[in-house]
Amino acid sequence: MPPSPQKLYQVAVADDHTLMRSALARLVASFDDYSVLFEAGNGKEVIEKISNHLIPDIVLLDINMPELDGFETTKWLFENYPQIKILALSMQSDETTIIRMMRLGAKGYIMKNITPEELKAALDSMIKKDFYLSDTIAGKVIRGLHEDLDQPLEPILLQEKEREFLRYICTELTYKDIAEKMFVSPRTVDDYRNALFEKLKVHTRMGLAMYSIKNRIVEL
Amino acid sequence: MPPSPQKLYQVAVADDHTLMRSALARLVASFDDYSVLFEAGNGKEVIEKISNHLIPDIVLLDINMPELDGFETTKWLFENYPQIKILALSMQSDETTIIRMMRLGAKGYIMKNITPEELKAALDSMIKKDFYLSDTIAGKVIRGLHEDLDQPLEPILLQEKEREFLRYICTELTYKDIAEKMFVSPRTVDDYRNALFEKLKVHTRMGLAMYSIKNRIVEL
DNA sequence: TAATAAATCCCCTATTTAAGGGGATTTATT
DNA sequence: AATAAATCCCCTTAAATAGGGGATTTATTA
Repeated sequence: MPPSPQKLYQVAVADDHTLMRSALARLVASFDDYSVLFEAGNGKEVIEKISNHLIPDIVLLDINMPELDGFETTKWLFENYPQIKILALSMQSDETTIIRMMRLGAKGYIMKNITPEELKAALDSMIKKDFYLSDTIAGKVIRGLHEDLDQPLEPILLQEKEREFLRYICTELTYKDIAEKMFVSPRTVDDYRNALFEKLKVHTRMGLAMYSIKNRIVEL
Repeated sequence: MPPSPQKLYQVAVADDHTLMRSALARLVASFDDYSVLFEAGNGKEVIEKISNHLIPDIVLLDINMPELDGFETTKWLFENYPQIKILALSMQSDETTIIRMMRLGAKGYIMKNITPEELKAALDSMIKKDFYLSDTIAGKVIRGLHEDLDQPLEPILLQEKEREFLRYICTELTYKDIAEKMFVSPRTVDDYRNALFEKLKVHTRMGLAMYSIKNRIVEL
């Protein structure tokens, strides 16, 4: 289905929950001036579609997705199609996440607890002013800019083995149990853990678990 | 705004994320035969509205909500308005959660990764057959019925102090740190923990953390 | 009101798990 | 041949888990 000619701007909607994604797409399509060019369930799909010459004006991008999350997708998009405006969509509102997305190239950041009217306003602002920041988000950006300058911009890439380990972390298994499950010695599991402590800037198992959940490495 | 007279069935939509809720409500309203009677951001609001004589045919109820979650809301609804059909909506699909909701009085259970068409089918089934179960959910119900007979039906009620403790659990603080934060002795914190181990049927800090996150006692 | 139950708080000891140090060996990679 | 990376083992200390005990307050009810 080709986009309606009377609609001025084309939006891509990316979210891994089908119902949320569909409902969101319909909402956007109900706005004057906006049509939905395509939907995607993860970052990989976004990149595929865009590489296939489906070029939206705005990508409404959920941060927490499997396969390829919002961070890595934003990075790719900004490097390859800097003219596409990225509006990040998230349930989280911690400074680090916001700053990281903005530094990677997102031009706007909205929470999932906004109203449809605010979403419309955000889209309009993205088109007219090329960015959108609500007051609450703007405040966090200002505060976050201080601490975040030393943080690495690169998304943290995890090996499949590390992901597997993190999935076991989020259980009641002991490290010894995990070693058995992964067919390695307990000491190797210690190494996995220590490597991740360093990589993720945490120093307890709880820290690993919280990171895994926030970044959807484990599914709840 | 009074419900359109041509719409046959009235639906209440309860979800704590405003955008999801609004989008979902519009989706439901776009279906023939269905109108949205009201929206609610938590269980308390649902109960208030219904107590105020806004009686829907179906309540589309997210399980993970603050204030009053899906379990307690379902319990109240079924005890006070058994004629209202409850369609549970969740991101989780573990057997325990499904069974618990069904036993409390929910007549249907859908995942957030279904399509709008499936949602429509679920609503139709709720009206016509008085229940809805997808094949995958039905399978889990069958399997879950075995183990779950001994589980208590009552929702686990937590004290505010226990909730506070669980919020600290989901951090990198040690128990000693938590004791300081809560102005009690480390030994008392041990008691909190042990009481919760028993209450929640877990036996590690990770277990407590996972419970807290799944049941949204801590916000991510 | 006194008796009882329930919840809350605190102390002690022992075992297991987690965390973090050093270092050796194998396996790829360059 | 040199380097890096992954795996494995030894060690110590700290934290978490799992018992035992008892004192005090709060609510219930006989």
